[in-house]
Amino acid sequence: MINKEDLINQLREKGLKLTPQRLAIINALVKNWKAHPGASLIYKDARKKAKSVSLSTVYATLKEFSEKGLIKSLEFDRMENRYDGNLSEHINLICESCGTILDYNLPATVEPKDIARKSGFVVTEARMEYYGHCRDCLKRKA
Amino acid sequence: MINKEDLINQLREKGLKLTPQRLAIINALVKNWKAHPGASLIYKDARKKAKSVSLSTVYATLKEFSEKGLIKSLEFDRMENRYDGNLSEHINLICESCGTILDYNLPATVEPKDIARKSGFVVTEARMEYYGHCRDCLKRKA
DNA sequence: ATCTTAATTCGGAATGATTCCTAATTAGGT
DNA sequence: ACCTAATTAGGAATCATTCCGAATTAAGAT
Repeated sequence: MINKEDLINQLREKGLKLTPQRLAIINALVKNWKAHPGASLIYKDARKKAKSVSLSTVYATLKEFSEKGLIKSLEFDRMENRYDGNLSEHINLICESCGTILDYNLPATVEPKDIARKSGFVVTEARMEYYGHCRDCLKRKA
Repeated sequence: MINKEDLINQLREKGLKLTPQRLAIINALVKNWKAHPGASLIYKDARKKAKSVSLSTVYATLKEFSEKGLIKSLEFDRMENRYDGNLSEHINLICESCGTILDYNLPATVEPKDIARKSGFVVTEARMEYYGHCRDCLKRKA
């Protein structure tokens, strides 16, 4: 779903430099992608291997990577933002008790009941958002 | 979609008190619900009528209302949180240029192309989230 | 109408994830 | 090896939101 070689190749394609810090961050991302890690987990894990990684760099790198499309960022207000290595369309099942985030691949139709049956996750609230540009803004720019 | 009487009735049903501050906030919510207002807009608008509304109260009230299900909160990390008076299932179309949030009622299938055709909103990124409780947490509580 | 009390309010301080700033360092092409 | 734009560190700044403790008040009970 996400792997070291791909990330490094994409990084090079986008004209980004491969630094020891970024390598440590990439390793942490690949190792933890199932957990949808946040900046603090990446920081902690990257530090184990490379002591010279600062929190600023972790933030800058994760931002850079998600802006360039290597990973996807899941943003929250009270919870730490999380990063997702699964770039295909899917639903993130976010546990309000423990913060665990599970992937749920989209079937033809999206039914909370199906989700509960298949994954044991009980949906209490749905959040679907499509980001983009509204008609007025598109018009204003044209 | 949201109206003064309903909000006041629900508030009473939930055992909450109707204060002048809350009335001002309710009026601001009803007046601005199409804009999916944030705390600052509600604060500004509520102040016009009732000078004695503090920002703390606005935050506390919006939090209380969304926890009790009178409104729905849309949470963001860098953007101010926004509040939605449309409690039926729908997609929020969030403009990354100007922050406008439009409602898009769910048809049978959800196609970005259909959205563009009908609303002029061009989707660049999708975000769908179902909140709830994962199997492990449910097990732990039982 | 007054009393009672739990809920509500206020304003300011605290929080905490994230961004910003600036100087120093460095990756990678020439 | 050299150059230069990119990257990094780390500490300060940001900013929406929450927390705090004291004062006020809505609304049911007497």
